[in-house]
Amino acid sequence: MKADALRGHLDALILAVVEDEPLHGYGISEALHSRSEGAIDLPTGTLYPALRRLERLGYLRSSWSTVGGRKRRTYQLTRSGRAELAARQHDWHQTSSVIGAILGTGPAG
Amino acid sequence: MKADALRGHLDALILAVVEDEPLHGYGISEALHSRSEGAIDLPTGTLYPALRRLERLGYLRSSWSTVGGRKRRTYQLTRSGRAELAARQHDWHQTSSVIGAILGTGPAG
DNA sequence: TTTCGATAGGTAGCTAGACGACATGTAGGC
DNA sequence: GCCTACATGTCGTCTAGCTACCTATCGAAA
Repeated sequence: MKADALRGHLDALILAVVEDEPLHGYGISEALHSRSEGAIDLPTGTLYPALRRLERLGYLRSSWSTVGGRKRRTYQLTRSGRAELAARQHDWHQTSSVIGAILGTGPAG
Repeated sequence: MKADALRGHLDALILAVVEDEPLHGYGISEALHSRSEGAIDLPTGTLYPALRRLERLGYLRSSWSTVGGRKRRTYQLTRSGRAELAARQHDWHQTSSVIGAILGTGPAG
């Protein structure tokens, strides 16, 4: 599945996976991949600009470290990022219920 | 709610409302407004280009008429539009279940 | 030793689609 | 005459995701 299908909700997904624990870009990509059972496979040209944008907006804070000789930039959710995530989750529930009502919610919601 | 939140799924919504009965642009706008309980309010700069695109792609067919002295362009779903709608509905169910699984489906989801 | 896959981070240029602002016109009520 | 609802449309702008490309480390395989 392309992130294009998630348009406008990708930020929420990223914020959601770093909510549980701070993660670096590659780790976020893997977390989304596994949590979606393989459905989400973000190209780096989508992920990294998104992370930088979210940091610029103040929702994430990053720090560099070196693990196993490789440099990592680890992102953690800020206070305002946590609030943003809650708002985005609310947006998502509204959006999905509206679209679901028109398209037919299908099996079990 | 902005159509931006529906990105990539707006076409499906339009095809869905004209599936039941042929409608003109303004009527489609009203149908989406009422079916979403007021949540969707499409600007004309979003709706009309979308309709022309869907017609160009062969999913809709239009015809002009005059009702009460006003000109209407009425759109109806084509055979291929019907197939496209089914495909888009399927996409939506997949997308919403993936996002729901990560964000939390909310109450009883 | 070189090559390859996994890990790790990044940019540049392109494109689709939604947006706000604007343009045009009819009909009916005040 | 003016306003609101009805009705259709364009134009230039902006967001955000995409493809393609680049750099670099590490361990295993050839």
